[in-house]
Amino acid sequence: MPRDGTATRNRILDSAERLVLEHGFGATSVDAVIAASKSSKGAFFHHFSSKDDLGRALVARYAAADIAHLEQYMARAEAESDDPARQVVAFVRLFEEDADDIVAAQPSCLYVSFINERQLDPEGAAEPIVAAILAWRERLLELLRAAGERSALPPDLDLEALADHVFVTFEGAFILARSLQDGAHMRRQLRLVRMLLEQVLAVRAEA
Amino acid sequence: MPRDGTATRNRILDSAERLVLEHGFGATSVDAVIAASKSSKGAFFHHFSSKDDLGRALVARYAAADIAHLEQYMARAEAESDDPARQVVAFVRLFEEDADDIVAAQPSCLYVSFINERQLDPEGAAEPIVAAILAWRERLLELLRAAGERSALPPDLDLEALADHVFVTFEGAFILARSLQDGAHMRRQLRLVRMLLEQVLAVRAEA
DNA sequence: CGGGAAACAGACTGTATGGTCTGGTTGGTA
DNA sequence: TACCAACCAGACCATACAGTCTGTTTCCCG
Repeated sequence: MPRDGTATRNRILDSAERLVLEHGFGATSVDAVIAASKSSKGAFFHHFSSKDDLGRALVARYAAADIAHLEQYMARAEAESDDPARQVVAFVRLFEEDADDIVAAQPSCLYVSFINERQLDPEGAAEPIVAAILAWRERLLELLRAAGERSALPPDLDLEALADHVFVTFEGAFILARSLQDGAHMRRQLRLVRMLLEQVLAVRAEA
Repeated sequence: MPRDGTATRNRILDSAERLVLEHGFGATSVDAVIAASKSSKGAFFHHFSSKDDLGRALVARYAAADIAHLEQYMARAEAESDDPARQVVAFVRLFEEDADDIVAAQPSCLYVSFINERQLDPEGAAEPIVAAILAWRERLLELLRAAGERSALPPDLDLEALADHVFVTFEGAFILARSLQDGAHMRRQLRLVRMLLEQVLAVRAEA
């Protein structure tokens, strides 16, 4: 039953994302994607010109969703307080609260699958990933800089590295949780980073 | 020219490690390994019963070297001071000092290639990885516990998570550095973690 | 209501890849 | 020296895979 436009395409993308998160991109065959999405060879290559094309679409969609999450959580964090330091802490805390759901829905992060297997065109596919990483850095860096203007922070503190450290913790925690087969590590690592942020930004926990 | 025993095997392992670190395990063909190691099909399958067998050997060797590094740096850190808090900080600082060399020698961490592509027997191959992660945790945890006995630490501080956070930072920083194609991020992330540790463990920087 | 294009289904193909097989070379040993 | 086993070389094989081709159904538009 044709005539739906993007419905089949999205089914393929959904199935492919699940499989790639589970087994990696290289270990995911298009036949497996076709079977999982209950489509066909014809449908697949109608919507995607090649497997690499699917990979690019996958990364683009994932990165877009990632940035959407960033903005969404950032908005919620900014609504909690006027103090940028508290906003940063709240931002991490919100992810901490949802950590179990996040890690249950995704056993890994799509980025690593494509960063570590660059058989796809080196520049093209990594571009949305770089954009997403920079978006996270910039959004957090604004808040950290603002926090530094309000109250004194350690003078040799690398604010850019601190901003990146949230992403670093996410990726590292995904690997830790997957290696030890215990999703609780995501929550614990985020909680730790939140507490370290509270200390370095001198944010007192409220009742 | 036969008659060397493990020389060929090690050449294969070295070449395979480089290729897998660069392209991932699934994207590395045994033909490519054979070509890179200047050996032959016969030699390869004489030393390894299958590609997965190579993978297991690769992980085992890598994890063993990883634990060796852990012990080596730990010994150097423990030689610097009697204060366990300072030892933890020194441990991270030593890696920080060598960060550029580490990331130059290895564009990534072997663990992620095998954690994210588990087409190899789920338990068998991951075992040395788990062992290495737990070794890092335990060694750091001893020091952190000892530090907690000497001076008061924040009561709700998750010491196990803090111990794991060093591994988490390593893995996350590898991904960040590779994504942004800038190896300096490893050093910066380690430096940041060292500073955060200094704060939470109340270790004053010395002249 | 007729044609054209988008949306599919599935048989088919060329090749890269993991793995096998036969044979040959070297070195230790009886 | 004869022999055996470890070590290796490379042709060969089976298949799994990405990608193609032909045909069919559905919808939209004139």
